[in-house]
Amino acid sequence: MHITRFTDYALRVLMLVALKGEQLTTIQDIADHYQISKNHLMKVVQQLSQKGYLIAVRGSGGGVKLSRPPAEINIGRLFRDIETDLALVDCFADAKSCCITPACTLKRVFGRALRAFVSTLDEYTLEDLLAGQQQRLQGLLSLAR
Amino acid sequence: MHITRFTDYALRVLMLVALKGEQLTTIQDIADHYQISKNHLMKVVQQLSQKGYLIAVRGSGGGVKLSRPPAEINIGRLFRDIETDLALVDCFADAKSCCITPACTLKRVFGRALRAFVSTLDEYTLEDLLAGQQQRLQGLLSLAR
DNA sequence: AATAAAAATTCATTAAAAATACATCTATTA
DNA sequence: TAATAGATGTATTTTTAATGAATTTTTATT
Repeated sequence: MHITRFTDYALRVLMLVALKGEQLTTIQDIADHYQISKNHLMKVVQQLSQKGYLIAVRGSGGGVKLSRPPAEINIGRLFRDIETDLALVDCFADAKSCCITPACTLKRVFGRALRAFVSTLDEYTLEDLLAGQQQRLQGLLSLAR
Repeated sequence: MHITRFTDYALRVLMLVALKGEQLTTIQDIADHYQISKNHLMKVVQQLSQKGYLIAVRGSGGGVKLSRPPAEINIGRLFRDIETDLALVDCFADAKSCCITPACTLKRVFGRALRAFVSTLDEYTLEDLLAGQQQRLQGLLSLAR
């Protein structure tokens, strides 16, 4: 069981951008810091700004920043917004895929498990992810403030 | 986020075999009933018998059956046994994959979420998956008892 | 106005992993 | 000893995610 790298990147983008505060950060910058694919990252950032997590400023001197304080960004909500395919089991998406679906309780059971998973994430905000680690994180990312 | 078809098949195998009780079922039979790949299924069954969920009898007249009553087969335990790769995020498996790992709390947060997921599955046994649906399931699988 | 910077968008390609297929081996029973 | 059925190992196919590349749009600066 895995989450996509897409969601993983989304979380890391938000963490980095949060550390930079009001200062704009370019996608190139983020890619450099984490040493990950800029191309993939662009799509992640685009989603994040479309979903309202980031404010993107085009053009020279542009970049992205958080749309609101880290404490107001809930991780469970983010997960639901970004990790699009939550069809844990085939029968979630396509009842026809299995002949016993009409009498099968698997869907219900895994549905509950998934809700428990996301509910746990609901307990955290972006601020919690950074709590107490700002200095160390800034060091690791070599961010000069 | 997905579970593998491997685990999905494992669950479905156990359900079918449970419905057949003491009667042996061949892999071919299971594949036919669910209309799924026999080859893949063989590996699933092999794992299930290796892990002690099934008793496999080779040779003419052989097949598989449950090693113990459905009530004694826990779904969470099964999931942990069968769904091998539970490294939700890259940094679970490989700390080097991300430069902020030393100060990053993502691993802890997703670790908690995963435990919540599996804990939910822990609340169910194979018997629970069948509860009240035996007749319907047998009908859907056209199993003559 | 022209240029450069930066995000947005689209299309193509690659890589990784899961799933499936195939072939052979081993055990069991009739 | 022939047939059946699971065990095992290897190869191939399929699927999906990830990445790469090119183009377009927007904005600030010169």
